[in-house]
Amino acid sequence: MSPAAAEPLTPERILETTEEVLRRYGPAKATVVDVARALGVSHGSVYRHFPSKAALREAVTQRWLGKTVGRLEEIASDGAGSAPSKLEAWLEALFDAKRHKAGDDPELFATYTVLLAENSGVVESHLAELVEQLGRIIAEGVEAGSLDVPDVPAAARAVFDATGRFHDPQYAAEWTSPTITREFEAVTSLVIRGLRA
Amino acid sequence: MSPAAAEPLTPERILETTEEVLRRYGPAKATVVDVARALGVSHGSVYRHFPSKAALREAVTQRWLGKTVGRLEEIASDGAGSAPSKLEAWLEALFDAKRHKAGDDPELFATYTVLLAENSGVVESHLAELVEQLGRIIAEGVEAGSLDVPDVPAAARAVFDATGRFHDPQYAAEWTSPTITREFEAVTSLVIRGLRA
DNA sequence: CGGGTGACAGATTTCAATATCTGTCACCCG
DNA sequence: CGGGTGACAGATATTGAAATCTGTCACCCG
Repeated sequence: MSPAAAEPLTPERILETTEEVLRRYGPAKATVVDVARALGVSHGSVYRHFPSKAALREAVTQRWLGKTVGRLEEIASDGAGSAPSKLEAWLEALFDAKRHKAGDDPELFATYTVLLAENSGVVESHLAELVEQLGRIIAEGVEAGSLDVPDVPAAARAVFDATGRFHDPQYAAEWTSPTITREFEAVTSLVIRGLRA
Repeated sequence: MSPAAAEPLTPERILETTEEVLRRYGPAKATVVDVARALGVSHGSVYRHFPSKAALREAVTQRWLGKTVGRLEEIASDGAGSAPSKLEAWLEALFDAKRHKAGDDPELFATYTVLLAENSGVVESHLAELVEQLGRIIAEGVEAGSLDVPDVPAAARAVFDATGRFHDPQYAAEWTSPTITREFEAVTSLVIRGLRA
């Protein structure tokens, strides 16, 4: 009895529509009823596929975080290049990805920043995955003799922490500063220098 | 016509009482009327000494930030000790000061975190002062040959940025983690190693 | 019988009225 | 006449009643 009731109702379609609704109404006003309305079903149906609004939002968050990881994974597992240059490329790719997400559609970025704050568990495992990638690059550098660190996982974590200003969404407002690139390079080169053999 | 109308009304007394009121009611509910009531005067009198509520809160903020600087300045201008060890001591003193402020009275700390967000101008010049202190230590190290950096102010800024997780109040919640000290040491030693000759 | 429905209870949000606060100013007092 | 007062006009915050939302469930349909 509504515009789009043709396709079968899958978790996938619900997630897509939820993103759409979040984009349109923002995190504060997007409701499960809105999502159901956009799908042309009753809100009870949405609860067949997701146990709660929180779970639905968590799934959307996970999806969004997943998009960045692919590109970074490529760099981390790329056979060519020295560890220091891979490290630099990886950190720059992370910063670029975040900066573009924030700059291209600030409202949507603000929406996801709210979702991130709501879903600290999802964020935590996402961060762990990124630190693990960093660890693999550093381990490779230690193997090859270009880097020298006593404790690879700790160093990976330290590199990630030290560059927080350039990937933590809480700092997004500063990413439009004209000097931010210079600052990024200063921190990055300082940190990489600190890892060198 | 009120409890404490003996002393003359000075900016100093107003500031003290404002701190008191902020401590009691929090940043959202502390009003100029509350401050005046606590002082036993009309709120019009408070406006004789401060042009606006914002200016009053700004002055309180500045006062609070000033308290940390003294101890750090001591370390920065201490004649004895090598630059790297002074750097480490300075960073640790900064972290300790923040961590204690946050841990000893979390509510008051939250109050000041709100004030900090309101008064970005005050914060900016406070941060500039801290970075300047770092710069003096680093310059000393370069002079003495223990450190080697191409651009001292940029390096000072980079050190400050890289250690943000351990002084930016936005991360205060993480300062109670049992692993935070280890993480602090990892970042600090990484950064100092990056500055070494 | 897997998947959808819509009525329902309790929790949460919205909205408009009411109250309080900010900032000004003419006036007052020692 | 420097410093304090309190009444006042917006601006902002509080409050409580009404509307909406979340999550459940008995029922229904192919």
